[in-house]
Amino acid sequence: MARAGLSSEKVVRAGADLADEVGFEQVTVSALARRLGVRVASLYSHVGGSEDLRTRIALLALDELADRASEALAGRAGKDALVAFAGAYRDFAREHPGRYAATRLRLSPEAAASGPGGRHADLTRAILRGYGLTGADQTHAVRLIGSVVHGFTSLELAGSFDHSNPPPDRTWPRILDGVDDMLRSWAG
Amino acid sequence: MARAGLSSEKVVRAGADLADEVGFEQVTVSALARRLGVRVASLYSHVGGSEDLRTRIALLALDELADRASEALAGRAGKDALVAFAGAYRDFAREHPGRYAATRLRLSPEAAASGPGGRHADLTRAILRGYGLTGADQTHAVRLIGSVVHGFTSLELAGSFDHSNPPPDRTWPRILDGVDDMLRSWAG
DNA sequence: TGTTTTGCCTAATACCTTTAGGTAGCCTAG
DNA sequence: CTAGGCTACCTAAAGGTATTAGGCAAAACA
Repeated sequence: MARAGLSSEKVVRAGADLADEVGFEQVTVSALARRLGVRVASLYSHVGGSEDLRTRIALLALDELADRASEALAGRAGKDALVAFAGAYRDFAREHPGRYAATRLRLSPEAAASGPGGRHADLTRAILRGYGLTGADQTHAVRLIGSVVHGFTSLELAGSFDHSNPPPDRTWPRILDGVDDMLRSWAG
Repeated sequence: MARAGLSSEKVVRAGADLADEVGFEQVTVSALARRLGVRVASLYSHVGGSEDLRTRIALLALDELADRASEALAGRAGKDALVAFAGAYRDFAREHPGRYAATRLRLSPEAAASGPGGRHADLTRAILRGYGLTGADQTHAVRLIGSVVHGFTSLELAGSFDHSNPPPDRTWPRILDGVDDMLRSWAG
């Protein structure tokens, strides 16, 4: 009986890859076992079940996305930072649609607190340093950026922009220009 | 053997109600049959199966949402229209979270073409009449509005704004003010 | 009233999830 | 270098969901 040498991390990573290939919804313990060449029951040593598997994929994806955003932000400020941050999100979603979908999973409070929860908020907040926003204005601005970036990315991924011209690549910078203007005159 | 007197429409509507109560993901042929007091197999006379059921719920939700948006837009123009339109989306999502989630389902090209596909785009476009935008500018603007409204709504529904102050109701008008400004100086 | 339609049923098959309990590779201690 | 334990993987079994096939009786209609 040759061992496959699995571990929790390998299983979750394989699950994330599977999600990117067939969609997060389609990630199932059975499909993952098939892909890994083991029996279904074997995976239950590594993950707690279907729900746990999805949660762990979501946490992995959230972490990877935060890494990218963090890297994009390094050494930038103001509009530069905004464009790089938004681009990191969009690129991640296009390269890893399954992982991106996973980040939208509604996590249980404990799971959310367990790590990436605050990290994303902190990163978004970091963009705003160049705009001089504080207090409630800062919170509003964080929500604006999150809404625009997630909204656009999510609609693009869903194919909502597929059957109209010009291509979304043309719209994206226009929207970011607008958000930059908004942030510069945001203080309320 | 008393008949329940079901029909395609009743089944789909019950499915949409179920989605609002337990979440769109949890809508299953079995659960719906239980709720309707019939055997699972009986539903297969009314809908083509799990996939077809979800698609029909999505189309119903899309239609209801378009009705609301259309009503909100009637007799308004410019910022008034924008605020009413965005409010209709957000209110619909909060009153009918399951239906709103259903509208995010990736429809097959035929299903999308079958009706509500263009209706939403047309409605969003109608907002812009007050802003005097045409051609590519109009398309960009439609995408901006869609991104912001869907992004904010979706994050709010996912609970992303739950653990920070001020409440989202305070952020919403700020964002719409900003979008209004953006649209007024949009021509590019 | 007799016929057709059809709404709902039982039965059967197949797949996914999860738990219980067994077997054999691998690691480490003596 | 071998005896023990750990654990990665297995088989077996039970329960839920999806789907199809075929039957019966209530409803609709002539």
